[in-house]
Amino acid sequence: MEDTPPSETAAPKGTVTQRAIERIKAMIGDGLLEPGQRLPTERDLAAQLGISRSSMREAIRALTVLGVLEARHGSGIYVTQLSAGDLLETFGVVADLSRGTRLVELLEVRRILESTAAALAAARITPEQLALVEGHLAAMNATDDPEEILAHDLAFHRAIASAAGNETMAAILEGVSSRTFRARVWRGYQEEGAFARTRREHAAIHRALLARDPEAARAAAAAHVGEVEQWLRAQVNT
Amino acid sequence: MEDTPPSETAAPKGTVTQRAIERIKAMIGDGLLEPGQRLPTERDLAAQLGISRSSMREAIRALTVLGVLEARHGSGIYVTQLSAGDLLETFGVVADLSRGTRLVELLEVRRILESTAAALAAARITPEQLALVEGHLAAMNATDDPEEILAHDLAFHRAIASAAGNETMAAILEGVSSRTFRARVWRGYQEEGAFARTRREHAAIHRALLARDPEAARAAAAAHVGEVEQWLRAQVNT
DNA sequence: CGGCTCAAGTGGTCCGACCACTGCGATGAC
DNA sequence: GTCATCGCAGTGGTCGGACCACTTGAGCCG
Repeated sequence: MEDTPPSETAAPKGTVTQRAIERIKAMIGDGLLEPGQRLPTERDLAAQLGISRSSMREAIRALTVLGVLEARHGSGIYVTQLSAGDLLETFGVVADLSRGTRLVELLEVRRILESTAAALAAARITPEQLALVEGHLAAMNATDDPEEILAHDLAFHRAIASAAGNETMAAILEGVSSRTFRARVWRGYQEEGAFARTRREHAAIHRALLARDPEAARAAAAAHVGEVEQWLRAQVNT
Repeated sequence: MEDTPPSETAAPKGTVTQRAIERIKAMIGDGLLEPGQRLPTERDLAAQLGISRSSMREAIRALTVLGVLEARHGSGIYVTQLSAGDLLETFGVVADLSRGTRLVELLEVRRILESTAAALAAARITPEQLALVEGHLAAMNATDDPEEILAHDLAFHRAIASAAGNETMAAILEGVSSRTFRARVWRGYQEEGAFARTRREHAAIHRALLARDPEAARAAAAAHVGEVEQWLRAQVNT
């Protein structure tokens, strides 16, 4: 059932701030504002849309956290490059605030995407990208500092995702693997002496990439994430 | 020249608004604020953090667009249920502002997730869920109104994603398939008389679900999304 | 010519006032 | 006693103005 819109001259949908957000989003969507371009000042924008500067600032702040705009103190407001990384940065918030079952679901999504990314990377990876992967693999095995291991672990997977040639997928994986997310899950996982297993699994992924074997890479990556996933699933069901 | 800045007691990282956002996020992350719970008033919150109400409002607005908070005029500010749908609603913004190559990448992500979702659904779908899928399939075939077809098409895929049993994955697919996104892509796609093909592909997915054949469902869904993906890829390369 | 100063412009913050809406207790009809 | 109605206190929403912090670039000085 639908209720017919009473009037169409003025669409008083929601708050003025919400309308301002939509207006600016529409300007960018319609190409009136190009990536990297500087917007009018807050005061001018507010005047243009007929709202107060306070409301306009809220709209700008909203678009800032969404990765659409970037405010530089003393300089002006700019449209971001609207890259996948810019717009998907907020994805990390989801991971940060997720608990229990949702963490398992996120890991399942990661397993699906990461295994495919590994398969694509096996077919496309360049020698330079492969060297980067090997560098993080070696660094990961050369230390016992959990913090450092985690950092190189993240970089290891990021390099593979990047080599898959899909920036959007890489950005999503980046969010799902956000630092706080992994730190929370891995804290418990690694306490059970899973370091050796993790290193074996990483080595297996690397071997598959080296052999340029997509299916082997897919299987190795799926198994790697799946291990953590199963462990976490057991934890949640406790 | 002057001596070094004296500030050391407080770590003034970024703007006060940004700090307020982090503080509230931390409160939720630490469990001090439960889903659905009502927050103190804007005025009280501002006083607690020692900032002005304006800055606090910007922080609240930011967390509102992120799907973390919900402000009800005249009533108060509440923490959302923090469901996958709440937090991933912003994902639609990515789809809305994407152009060219990124649209292809988004479709590739959708193909990966949707094919897996179909496979999972084939194994898990309940009779009730299957009936829902069939309902939208029939409705889609019973009309020629593009708007109505699009609506039932979305619902068709949403029902399958829901039956896969991973709310997070379903929410991501919902964002990737946002109304404006599909409307933009499909406008051109369907103009080339792809209605018949689309109906065949939907029927194939439904058959696989009915037969409870995960691999067939995976293949059918991948082929379905892949068709659009290949068409769009050709458009972009023009 | 090069480096420096400084003023204009911009985003960041704060304040106080008022409006629009919600929720609920007081009120009164039945 | 029950229930509908009214009105008020409290809350988020909007506004306007003031001032602060920072960037930028033109103009000055050496």
